[in-house]
Order: sequence, then C-alpha cells, then structure tokens
Amino acid sequence: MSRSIPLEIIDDQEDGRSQRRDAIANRKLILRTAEKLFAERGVHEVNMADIAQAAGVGKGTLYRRFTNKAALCLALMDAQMREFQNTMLERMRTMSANGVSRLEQLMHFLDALVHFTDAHVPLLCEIQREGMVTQDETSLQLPHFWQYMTVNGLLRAAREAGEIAPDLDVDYLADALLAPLKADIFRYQREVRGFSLERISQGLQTLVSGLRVCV
Amino acid sequence: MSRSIPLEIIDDQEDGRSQRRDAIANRKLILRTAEKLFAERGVHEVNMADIAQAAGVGKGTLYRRFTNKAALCLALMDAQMREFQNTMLERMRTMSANGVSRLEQLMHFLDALVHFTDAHVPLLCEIQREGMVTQDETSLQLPHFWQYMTVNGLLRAAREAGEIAPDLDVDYLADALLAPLKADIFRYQREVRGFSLERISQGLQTLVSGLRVCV
DNA sequence: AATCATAACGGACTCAAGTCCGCTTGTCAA
DNA sequence: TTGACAAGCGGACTTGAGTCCGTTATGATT
Repeated sequence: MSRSIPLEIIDDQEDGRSQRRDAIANRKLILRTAEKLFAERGVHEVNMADIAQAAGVGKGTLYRRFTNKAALCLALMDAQMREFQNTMLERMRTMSANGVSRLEQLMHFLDALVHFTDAHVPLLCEIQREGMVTQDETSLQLPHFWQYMTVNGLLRAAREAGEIAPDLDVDYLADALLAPLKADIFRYQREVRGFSLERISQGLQTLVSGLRVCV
Repeated sequence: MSRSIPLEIIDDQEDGRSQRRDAIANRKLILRTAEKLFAERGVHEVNMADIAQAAGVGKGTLYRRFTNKAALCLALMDAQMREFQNTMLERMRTMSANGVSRLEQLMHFLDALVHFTDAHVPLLCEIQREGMVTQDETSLQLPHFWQYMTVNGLLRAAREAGEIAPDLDVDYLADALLAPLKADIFRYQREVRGFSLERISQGLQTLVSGLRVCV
C-alpha cells in the first residue's frame, strides 16, 4: 500500500515539555471532571461554567486549556480516536497484503466507522455543532479530514486497480459517502428513524457496490 | 403517478382569518425588515435584536410572530419553497406521462435540488442550525420531510418498475442520498472544496446510477 | 358606543458561550 | 537564591438567543 496518510491528530498544545506543571495538571483535571459530568448528565446538559466550577477552576482557565466546548469534547475522544485510526490502518495493511480488494476495504472501513460514530454520537454532535465552514479551529477538522483522506485514498486505489470506472469523481464521492455519517444526520437516522447499525452499514455498502464496474 | 405527496408547508399561523390586523401587519413588517437586513449584512451577521429594532418592534413581538431565527428564515423562503415543490411535482408528472424512467426523474430532482440549495444556503444553514433531533418545532422539518418523501417515493416507484434491485433499502437510501445536500455540508463542498454545481450534481447522479440493476 | 375577553405588544430578564484583563506563579538564567 | 517575565489564572464582562409578564390594543358582543 503506497498511499501514505501522514495525519496525526494534534491535540491542543501537546508539545509535552514547555508546558507548565500547573497547566498540565489543570488540563487533566478538567478532562477528568468533564468526563465525569458528561457521564452523569449527558454532554448537552453540562455547560462550561458547570465544568469550571466542578473542577474548582475559573472559566478563564477552562477556556485557556480548551478553546471551546468542541475542542474539549475532541480532547476527550482523542485516545479512542487514535486507537481507531491505528487499528484501521493496521487492518487495511493486512487486507491489502491478503489481496482484499479496495472496495471491500472501503466497505470494511465504513462499517467500522458506523460503529465508531455510534459509540460517540453525543461528543461528535458537540464537536460538529458549529458546522464545517465557520470552524476556524483547524484541529477540529482533523478527524473528518482523516476520514476523508482514507475514503478518498481507497477510492483512488480502487480506480487504479480497475475496480471502479476510471472517470468517477473520487474527490466528490468521498465527501458524499461520508455525509450520512455526520453526527447529527447519523443521530437522526438512529433515534428518529430507528435504523439499526447493520441497516445503516448495509445501506452504505449498497452505495459503494453501485460504484463497482458492471462486468 | 399514483404516489401522492400530501404535504404542504404550514407556515407559523396561517389560518388567514382569525389573526388580528396588528399581528398580520407586524408579521409582514418583520419579514420585510429581516429580508432587507439579511440582504445588506448577511444572515449570520444579523441578530434578532437588530431585526426587532429595525422593525421598530419589541423582541417579544418578534418572538411571538416567529418562534426563533430558524422559523423566521423558513418563512422568508416559504414562497420559493412552495414554487419549487409545485414546479417539481408538475415536471415529474410530465416526465411520468412521457415515460421517463423513475431514476431519471430522481436525477432530475436531485439536480434541481442542488441548484435550489445553492440559491438558499445561508438561510438553509440557519434553518438547520440546531440539528435534526433537537428540533422540536415540527414545521422546521417539513422541507426536509418533503424532500425525503419525494426521493423515497421515486426510489419505491423505480423498484416497482424494476429499475433497481428489489431488495434495496429505499428508506435508508433516500436519507443517504439527501445527506450531502444538508446545508452545512453543501456549503463546505462549495466554499472549501470549491466544487461546482455541475460537479456536485454529477456526483449524485453517479450514486443514483449505481443503484441501477446491472443488465 | 361601551364593555370585555383575549390576543398582541414591549422590553427587562435569564441563560450559556466565549472574551478580557489585572493579578499570580512557575521557570530559567544569572 | 533570586528576580524578571512569560504563562497561567480567575472571574467579571460582553453578546446573542430565547423567555416572562405586566400593559395595551382589537374586535366580537350588547
């Protein structure tokens, strides 16, 4: 697999060193506190003032550590996010080695992403709240960017391998396939429409299958 | 065309009669004022207080006429929305009469929707701001609901006509095909990715084509 | 025309996100 | 050890959405 995905999620300021001890301590304290409150009352029901107070810290401090609620939520998912990425990269490497087609890899990726999204809807909703265009905070885009690059890369590879027609608009299709996985749409499908994970995954597979060259 | 789409967008309180003169007058006044301010400064840059003040009306009045900014924006699009719906229904009737396939009708509908969406992105962003689940205000869902029913209906008809495989999950696919047309995603594709309307439309056609039964 | 129930009005108020800025403290170099 | 200063801290403040409620206007009834 020649395609390289050089993206790492860069957390707020994670130089490691050059951070003052109290800053690092507060960061962890805030994360732990937020995690606890979110678990108790739900992400949406907890506001920033609550978190600051529960952590015994000023609002200014809270906002110095995390630009906004979205950034805080992203930081809370960081570990699992990295793990997901690494697992996926690993699996795709294995699949490639075993001659699994690119489209099948894509389907596998989307299926995994469906489960990952489901497991983190509340946080993801908060992270994506402000929409994609307004969001200046570049790091908030990174998760989506990584997903996009992955799907895009797999489609490109599929195209080169002749699995899909050579004139397909890979750049657009990657976006379109990921659109139903945006947190609020996904949540709507789950909660209002009552779709199961399998059903959603299956539906996405259908769309991917449709790209396959008709033999 | 046997499928019926009984939905009409019900505006805030549009019984017509049984509305006090001052209420009606204020409603129009507010709409005109908002339209003007939005045109001058952009939807996002104008806040509710601005509108109330410019209209020479209290905030309470503003909120009595329109539940929130989203409802106000929806009301501003109402006429064009209805026109779009009617035009579409009309065209689809014509196409059906001329033996145009359901999938082709669907493609036509999506193409038109792409242009419609593009023409109204700022208002649509505001309308869809709160996400789909939180949104209690049922009427705000109506536009999306109508679009969903249309796509869903066309897919069903296509399935019955044997244009697509009989086991496809029409309910899910309708949602998935509309997902990239949600205002914020659409706006991202247009403004950040720089996709042209033709390109987006083309991409959606590709996805629809993929559903077609391989002969 | 006067009465009155009811809807409409206005603006002060609440609530949450995010900013500002004067004070404090950890770090590093002398 | 000390002292300067960048970084961190806290909480008052700003901003905008949306609510509440006492006052006022409308129009149906008599």
